[in-house]
This record gives sequence, C-alpha cells and structure tokens, in this order.
Amino acid sequence: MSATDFDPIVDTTRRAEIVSLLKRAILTGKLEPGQKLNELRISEQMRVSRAPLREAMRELVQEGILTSIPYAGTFVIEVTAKDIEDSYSLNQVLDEFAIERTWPNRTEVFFAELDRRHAAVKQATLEIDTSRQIETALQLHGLIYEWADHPLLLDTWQRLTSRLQMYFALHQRARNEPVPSLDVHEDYVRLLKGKDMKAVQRHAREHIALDFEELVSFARGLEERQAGRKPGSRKRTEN
Amino acid sequence: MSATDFDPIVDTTRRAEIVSLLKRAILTGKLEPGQKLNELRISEQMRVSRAPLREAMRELVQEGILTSIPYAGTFVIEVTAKDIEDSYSLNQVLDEFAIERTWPNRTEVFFAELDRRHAAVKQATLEIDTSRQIETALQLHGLIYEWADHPLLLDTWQRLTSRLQMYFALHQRARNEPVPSLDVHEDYVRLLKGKDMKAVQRHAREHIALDFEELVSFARGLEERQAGRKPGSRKRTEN
DNA sequence: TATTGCAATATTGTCGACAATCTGATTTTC
DNA sequence: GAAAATCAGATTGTCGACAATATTGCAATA
Repeated sequence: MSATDFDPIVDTTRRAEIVSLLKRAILTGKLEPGQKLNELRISEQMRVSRAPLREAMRELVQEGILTSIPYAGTFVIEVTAKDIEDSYSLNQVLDEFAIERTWPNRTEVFFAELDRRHAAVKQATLEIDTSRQIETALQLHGLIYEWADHPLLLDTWQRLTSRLQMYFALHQRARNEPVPSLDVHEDYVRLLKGKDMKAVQRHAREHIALDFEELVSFARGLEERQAGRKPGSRKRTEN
Repeated sequence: MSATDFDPIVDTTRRAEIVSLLKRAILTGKLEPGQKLNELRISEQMRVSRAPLREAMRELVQEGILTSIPYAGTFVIEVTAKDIEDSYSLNQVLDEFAIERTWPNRTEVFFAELDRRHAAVKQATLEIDTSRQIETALQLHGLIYEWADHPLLLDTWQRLTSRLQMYFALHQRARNEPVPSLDVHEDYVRLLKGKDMKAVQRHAREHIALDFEELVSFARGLEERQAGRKPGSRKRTEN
C-alpha cells in the first residue's frame, strides 16, 4: 500500500449527473407524486439529449421511485398509506438485522462517526433548510447499515431510504413542520454505545414507530383528498 | 365494473424484450461472472440498435446483476463466497418476515397454488433441463412472498432471487448435479399447511441453510482458483 | 345526446452517426 | 534497454432525426 489512500476518480458522465439531479428533485418533493416526466422538456432544461436522460430514468424506475408505462410516460410513484406502512415494517426488520451485524464492528472509529452524525442532526435542527433535517437523520440512521459489512443489506436499505426520504419530504412540505421526535436520537446514540444489543433493537422498533405513526395518518389524509377527485385518474403534465 | 375483468395489454417494447433475454442469459450462466458485455456485438446479434440495449443494461445494473464502469464497460457481477453468504443471511431474515405476513393470508387458493408449485418442483426433477429445477424451486419458495401482501417485500426478494438463481446455476454448471435437498420441500409444504408458524420459520432457516452450505463451499473453491491467476485482473472479452 | 370514427398533435421508442474516452502497441527519448 | 510519449484502434457516451404509439379535439352518426 502507498503512503496515502486515494479515492476513486468521480465518474463524470452526464447520465450520473442527471440521476442525482432527478433523484434530488423527487426526494425533496419538487417533483410531486404522480407527476409525469416529459422527456423533451427536461432534456431541454438540462441542456442534454434524451438518450442519457432516458437511461437515467431507467435507473430510477428500477430504484423504485419512478414508474414507467410504455408509450405513455414515466411518472413519480404515488404514495399511499400502505406504501408507508410497508416501508416501515420492512425497515423494522432490516434495522434489527443491521444492528445485529454491526454490533461486533463498533470500533472507536464507529463511535466517532456516530457522534459526528448525531451532531449533524442537532445542527440541522437549527437551520432553515428543513430537508437537511431529514437528510441528516437518515444518515445517522444509516450508520448501522454502513458498518454491517453487508453490501447487499446496505443496498437494500438505500433503496428503502429513497422512499423514506420522499415520504418525510412530502410530509414536511404539506405541514410546515419537521417530523417530531428529535430527542429520541439521544437515547439511540447512547444505547448504541452501550452493551445491550437487544435494547437498541427494541428502541429502534419503538422510536421509529413514532415517526411513522405521523406519516401514515398524513398519507391517509392525502388519499382521502385524492379519492375525492379520483374519477378520471388525471395525470399532471407540467414539468 | 364490466362483466369480465381484463388483464392489461402486454407492453411490447424492444427494451423489455432485451431485458428478459439478457437476464435469462445471465441467470442461466450463459454469460459468466465478470464477463464484459460488448454493446455493439450484442446489439448486432439481437438486430437492435444500441439505445434500447443500453437502457436495458441500465435496468440490470440497478437490479444488481450487472455492474458498470463508465467508459470501460458493463460486466456481469462477480460471485464471491461472501456474496452468497450475505444473500443467504438476508434471505433468512426476509423469509421469517414473509412467513409472518403470509400466515394469515393462507386461503384455499393459497394451498392449491402451493401444491401446484410443489408438483412443478417434483416434475422438474425428472426433466433433463436442470435450470428448470432451480426455477421451480425458487417459484415454490417465492409463494410466501407473493402472498405477503407487501409489494416492497416482494420486490426486495425478487432482486435477491436474481442473485440466488445465478448462484445455483453456476454451481449446477460446474458440478453436473443439482443442489441437493429435494425431499425437504415435502416438510416445508406440510408445515406451511399446518398451524405452527414458528415451526415453518425454523424450518426455513434450517433447510435453506443446507442448500447454501454447498453453494458457499463451492464459491470458496472458485475464489481460490481465481486467486491463482488473479495478478492482472483479466477481463474476458468474448461476447 | 352519447358514441364512434378520424385527423392532427404531442410524446415516447428506436436508429444511425459522431464525440469522448480508454487500451494497447509502437515509437521516441534518455 | 527501460521508461515516457505518441498514435491507432476499439468501445462507450451523447446527439439529432425518424418511426411508432398514444392522446385530443372535432366531426359524423345512430
């Protein structure tokens, strides 16, 4: 090994750029659920041809945040209360597993990173940009997946995270307040540093349940409003 | 609602066609791990332009069975023993959850389908085409996911299944025998019809463990042989 | 009036060609 | 002779144009 370790060069292809732009737009709620993505318009706005845009969209379809109907269009996924419930229940299962796997890997570096991310969460609560709060909270949460030494699990969770981030952003956008539960992180971090693995698992189960409670009821409200103007199943065409 | 319910029209786009062709080729082992996919060659063989082919490849990259390096190429994923172990451990976790979710949904229709798939497995053992055995076994196994009423879980499992199918196919291709454990399915089906959910979960944990044991040791062998000629990290170039 | 048929338009799917990048061999330089 | 520079070939990434398909509005019809 050489004296210094270098990170791999960033792959700078238009496609990758487009992916992150689109993803950001979707996860922050700038592109609303159900909205159609007009290829020509977007490619013109981005000053890019449709080829890399379409490839990027294929990726996001497979990632689960877009859905495509041949010859009809590609749309941001709709969000139902059941979607959120499902994400929640799967998240519970994965969390428990991730904690189990990460448990023996908690080195000093781990704890340092844990503190760093926890601080970032607390910092974000002071900022104006509410989406930062979601982002930092999810990053704190993701630590147990990154240290699980289980790429497949990490990948699975990241896919799930995309949806979670979208749900939280939607909620935040509708009401103008962040999802509650901020001091819970204190307990979470403290438990992760402790010796009782089961306690962390229990805590993850319960504390996250709180956040979701709010989300689900929010989604139910959304659905009822949607159901009201459902007949016709309109598709929005803007951007 | 009309008198009869119609299924949606099949979407027949070249891209979708290509996806299933490529996927089949990879999952049956016709395309080997590490192998590079030459876009021009494949597009000519399929009599298709590179655009839909590339889009199809993007999907499979996201699906996790291809990996792409910008300006270098797209390759079939390599298979390490750890990959298989990880797939196995995640599968265990998901199985337990799927069984729990499916448990209350076991209607008569479920049992009928269970028997049908079990029969298909037994049928496949008689056939020459060994890949059918893998396919039917995985389909039997997938039933608990299809009946879990949890699209996200199903999606997650299907992604996992792609890998599993690939692993089994690799094993089968190297040695010329199927993975053992055929009568285990008898117990599995019987338990699924019973009243003890925990028993099914336990059984899933243990019986699947057997299959994987063989796979992992097989992969270890592969790795050692690869390690021997590793220096240079050669990439195969044939189709 | 509701439904069907048809034309016009918009949008997605696909193609062939060009540009950017990598790879490997050859030449140059020390 | 070995390392660096250069160049040709091959391959991937991107582009603009065309083909296939869906949608919309209006007229025709019962």
